[in-house]
Amino acid sequence: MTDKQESILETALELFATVGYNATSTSKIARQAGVSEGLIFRHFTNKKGLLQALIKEAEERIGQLFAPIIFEDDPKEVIRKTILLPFNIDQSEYNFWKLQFKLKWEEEYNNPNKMKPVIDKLSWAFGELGFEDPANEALLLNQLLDAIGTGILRDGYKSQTGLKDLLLSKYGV
Amino acid sequence: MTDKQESILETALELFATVGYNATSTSKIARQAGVSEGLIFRHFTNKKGLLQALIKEAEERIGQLFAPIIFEDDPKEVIRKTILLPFNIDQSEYNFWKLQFKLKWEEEYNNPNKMKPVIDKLSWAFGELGFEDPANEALLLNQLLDAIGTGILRDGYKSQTGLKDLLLSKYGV
DNA sequence: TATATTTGTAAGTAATTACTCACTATAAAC
DNA sequence: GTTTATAGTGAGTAATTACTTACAAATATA
Repeated sequence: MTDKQESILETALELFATVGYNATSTSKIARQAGVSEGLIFRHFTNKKGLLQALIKEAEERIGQLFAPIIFEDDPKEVIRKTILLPFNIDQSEYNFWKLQFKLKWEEEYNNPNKMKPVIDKLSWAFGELGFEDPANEALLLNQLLDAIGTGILRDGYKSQTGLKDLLLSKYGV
Repeated sequence: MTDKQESILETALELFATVGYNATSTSKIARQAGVSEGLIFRHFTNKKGLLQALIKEAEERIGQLFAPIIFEDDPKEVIRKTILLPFNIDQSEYNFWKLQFKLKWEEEYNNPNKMKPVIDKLSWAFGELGFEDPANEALLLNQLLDAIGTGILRDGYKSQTGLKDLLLSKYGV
């Protein structure tokens, strides 16, 4: 991966996340990345290919993030780590996550199964802890964290801080 | 409001909600609505004006929906009605809500204060019922319903049904 | 060092974009 | 029934779009 290739990816991520995929032209990406427009197509075939490259990077990053939850075997810790997930998003990763959340609204890229491993693990954890309806408890918590992530990305970290301790105590973890 | 004017609004809502604002051209709207492209600009000045007209309609609709909660004075009923909100979305209104939810990701149109009256009322209700941290409880529930609405619109009603009774029983309403 | 491959550019392209304008059809007001 | 305002059209427009192509610079390989 050359410097210019990385510059293209970085710029595309920023513009896709803030302005949106369709509102971002390849000419703008090239200008802001400091490369010729043709280079985008040399490396990524077309505009969609550029988005696909970003999505692939994202999938790896998300896998990394989920691993400590999937391989945890203390049920309370599973729940604790999952709750903390959105509160640990670093500001440097906001664009990354904004794009992920926005893409969920594009039918072509929305993949409801992306969270399945975490939901399954949560379901197991709630079962271990004697909850009555572990499957739906898992679904509920997953949705909740989706909502908190959304809130942080849209209205800032501070808009959601109060929920962290409230949630941890609600679930006793 | 003439027939053609309504046809334009209806078509624009559908395309903006499903394909997206930037991915929808005025020529496509005109063709699908069965009118000349010029008419869009006669009635709505420009493409943004068309979106603004849809947003204005939406604000009225949302006001109607919130009224029964704002004017309710039994705290338990306030919470109950709020929880039921996303589960009562009619399929005929999916496009309407999809556009609303999508627009929240456009900085220009995201208005975090839109939910304030409901959050304030929830906060009051949780206080009445003796919850320890009513403000954050209100915030939490609001976020949760946002996420459930999102889930219904994106992955279908069935993907979230299980959460309805779980939530009602969790809050004892 | 010579050759092959990859990286990069600049100037194109046809199609599409949001929007305008000169014009006609329809309806309301007097 | 004529005037006036509004609704509607269709053929424009300049700018922008995603993408191509012919060519040069740099780098790897022999």
